[in-house]
Amino acid sequence: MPTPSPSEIDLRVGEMAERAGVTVRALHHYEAVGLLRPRRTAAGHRRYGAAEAERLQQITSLRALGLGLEAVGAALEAPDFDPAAVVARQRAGLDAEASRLAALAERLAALERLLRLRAETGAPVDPDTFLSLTRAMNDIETHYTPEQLRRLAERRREIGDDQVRAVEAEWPRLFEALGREMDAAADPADPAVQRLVDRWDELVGMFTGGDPGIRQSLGDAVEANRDGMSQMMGLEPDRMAALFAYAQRAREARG
Amino acid sequence: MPTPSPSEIDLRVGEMAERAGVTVRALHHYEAVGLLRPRRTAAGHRRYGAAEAERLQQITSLRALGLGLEAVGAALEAPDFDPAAVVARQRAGLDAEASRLAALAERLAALERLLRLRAETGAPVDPDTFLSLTRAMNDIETHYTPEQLRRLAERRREIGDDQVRAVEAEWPRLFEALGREMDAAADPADPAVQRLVDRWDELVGMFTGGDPGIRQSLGDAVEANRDGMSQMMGLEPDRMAALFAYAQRAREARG
DNA sequence: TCTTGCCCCTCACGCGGGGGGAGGTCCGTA
DNA sequence: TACGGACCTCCCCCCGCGTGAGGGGCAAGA
Repeated sequence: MPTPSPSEIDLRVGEMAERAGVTVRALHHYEAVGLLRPRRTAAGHRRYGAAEAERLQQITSLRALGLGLEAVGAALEAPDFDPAAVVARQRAGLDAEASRLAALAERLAALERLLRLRAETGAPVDPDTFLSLTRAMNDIETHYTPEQLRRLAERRREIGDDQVRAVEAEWPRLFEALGREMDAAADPADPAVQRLVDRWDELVGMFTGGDPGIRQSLGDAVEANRDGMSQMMGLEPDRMAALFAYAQRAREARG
Repeated sequence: MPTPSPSEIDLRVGEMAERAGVTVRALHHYEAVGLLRPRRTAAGHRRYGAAEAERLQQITSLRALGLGLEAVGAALEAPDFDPAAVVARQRAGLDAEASRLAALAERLAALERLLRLRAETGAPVDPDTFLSLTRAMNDIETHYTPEQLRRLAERRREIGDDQVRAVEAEWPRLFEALGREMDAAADPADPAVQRLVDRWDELVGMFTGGDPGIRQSLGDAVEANRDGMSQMMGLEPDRMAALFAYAQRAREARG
């Protein structure tokens, strides 16, 4: 199916560039790497004919699929490449890139939620706090396997952003309430304490989705990174440790 | 919150690299760009102390948010940057990148559907055909605005991949059936012809989602790119033109 | 004929974040 | 003292051009 060349085509590099929607520099580059070789006038100026215009279209089309210039050259040169394989390769690369971006997006979203929560509760987010939070987030992330992170992300999507934020906003309130009981030396078996700790476990359950591996990793992360965790929770490390111990006693008193 | 430096830390570059999960080369690079300056032994070997280990953690954490090394340096150096602004900038860059990837994914998915359809109907997908299809796809894409492409993609997601494939698989059968009527010189007002053309318009309606702008752009694309369109439809250009004209007569006979 | 203005040419560095290697040095241990 | 492994400093390479610098070609107007 030879394309019907529009009568006589004989373009200068600027014209060719504009028509094809690329820059003059790109055409220079394509020639330099041997992708597209126009004729030359006596003075050395490039002239693009119908064949070159056609080839340039192919180049930009393949580039639009994400192929590199070398792959484009291979496809246009080799008369026996496998289209399905080319597409499959691109799809694989795209998927990898997409999951990289998704991981990045998850981190950013988590950080945005943290910042927003701080902003709503009036706690200022100064640069130092920001750096601590960022570090804590990343430290904690290392305790999950990529698969677990994928499941956590999916779970957050299921739950919905508003709900996630509501749960995260509940933690500080829960800690404060439990802290008051602890400070008042309330019996861990006291119903009020039990209710708070039940809610605690419920919130953890919402986060982990009941996955025992994720719960384990969460425990490891808390254990290995008390400072970072307390940063994220907005508590002093000692306070957090005391609260955790108090909650544990309440759980044991549950019978 | 000065991190409790684990007793005495004094690491060689290899150890530091392994601990932080980066390469030795990266540490060299960070030093070269002034991000992280370890002490040196008399012989010029790098020694990383607690402060440097801490700083490296910050660096990798910020890198994990997608910040460039320069931005990392700025954040660690300036005591007065705005965390919210940093996050917002990253989010903006991420969104741009994501939509770039999404466009690429759409093109690849469309191409995959085309290839699969050809494979299912036994039509071989040789390299030349592949190149033609790719070109046709991209040519046609230029007739839509980015906004229209976004809406088309969304519509395809709503409809579902299976349904989209079913619709696309119906086109060749529809053309064949209508072609038989045309070859038999059936009256365009004939009920059988009318049914086929109604179905035609229905399929177009499923694609455009009833958006008049998209329908217009589709018409332009067909008009301006008959060769590419016929390639995608799997018809000879002349045959396609004849079918379009026949269908148009049937529509006019509709009353 | 000269100037003006616009296009064109080649050459070469820059970017981002390191990878990889050459060629040489240092250190700890047997 | 000899060896192996870790370390050092250059320096080029990747990708797809962007962005000059410094100069030539060419048609129209003065």
